[in-house]
Amino acid sequence: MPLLMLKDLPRYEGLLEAVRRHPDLDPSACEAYLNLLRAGDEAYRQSEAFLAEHNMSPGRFTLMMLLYDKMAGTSVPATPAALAEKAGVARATITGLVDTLERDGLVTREHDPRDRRMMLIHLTPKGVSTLEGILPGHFQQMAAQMAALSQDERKTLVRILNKIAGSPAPAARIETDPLVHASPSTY
Amino acid sequence: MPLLMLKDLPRYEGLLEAVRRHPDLDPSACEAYLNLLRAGDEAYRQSEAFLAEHNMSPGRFTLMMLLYDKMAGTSVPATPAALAEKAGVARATITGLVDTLERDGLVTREHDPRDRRMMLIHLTPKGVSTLEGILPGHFQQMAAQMAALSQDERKTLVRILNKIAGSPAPAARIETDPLVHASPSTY
DNA sequence: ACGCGATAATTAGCCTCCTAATTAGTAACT
DNA sequence: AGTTACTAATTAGGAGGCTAATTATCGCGT
Repeated sequence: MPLLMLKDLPRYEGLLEAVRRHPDLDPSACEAYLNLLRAGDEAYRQSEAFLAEHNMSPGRFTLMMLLYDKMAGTSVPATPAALAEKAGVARATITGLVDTLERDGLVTREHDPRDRRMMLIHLTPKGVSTLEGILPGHFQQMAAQMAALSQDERKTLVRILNKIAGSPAPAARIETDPLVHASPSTY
Repeated sequence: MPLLMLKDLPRYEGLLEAVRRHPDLDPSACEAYLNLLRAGDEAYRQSEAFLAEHNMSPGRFTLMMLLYDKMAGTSVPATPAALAEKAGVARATITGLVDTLERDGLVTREHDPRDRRMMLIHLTPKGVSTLEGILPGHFQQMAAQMAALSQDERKTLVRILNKIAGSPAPAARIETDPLVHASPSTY
């Protein structure tokens, strides 16, 4: 989340002042918004720094996690289109990431025999073991970042964030059995 | 904040399951972390989309805001080094942004007469008016994103986020007069 | 005055993202 | 069988990040 990681966020009092020239400015909204962006960016950068120690980038890691069966510890092949959809990026981006992951021997490409337009991306054994070497540290790193928050604060945070970012269908969640539909996410 | 904007975040119940294979995983920390990243990314992308309508990127916008005197509505020249420091990016990044902003006639470069190693970047009148054309919509867009939150929730959110992201010197804040040290931030 | 180390900006080269254009393969309809 | 329409992936070209290497200028000590 580049180039807005201001060292100093404006103080609430300063925002109140600025309203004089900028009547559209909502000080409390602005404060919440800027703090959200900064906290998100900082968390992101910390993970990025950790992954970089293992020659990984967030994109590479996310892509590999999407190919990883968390329960079985095996590879779950997927097409570039499916990966792009799950990761929320353009297909061309997946092509580029797979290029470098393939070069490093972490994934392989294979034509889908049923429809030769499609490719199937697989984690190699080296890819699986690389990932499993990274995961414990990654989890510890996440836990450390949230360590300052109590269980209550974590719950409150999630609740408030979900009011902002459209949890796509909040009503539908209640009806579905959470254990049946294991989410296809990375961590 | 690229390539981790998962469509579906793992459900808390799913995380509890995963702990069996991954004992380092702290489910509540993971949930809070992923929601933070997603909310930050979504807010960022919405702003980015708004700015793009005005032929702006977050980087260009941030840079111009750093050159803009919010009270007087005029240009406040600054060196690339100072801009890099305030924006939290590398100097080379500033060079690139200034290149394109200069090409578009929004800023100018000028040698500092006192030290010819330094450049001073100025907003042009066109830059000022462009910025002022964008600001009202930008503020409205921020307010709209936070509209679902009550005043209380905004305060709580800011408080919790500040426990995570290192507010650099929380103790020092209390002593300083907030109105004297107007923050040098963009909004 | 002259050179030497420090500092400011730029350049070069890489990665990750994007959109738009291209290539390859499928399917469906004459 | 051949055209046509669609879909999947890749390529091409651009922007914004980064680090490391270059270039220009300054300031200081001799």
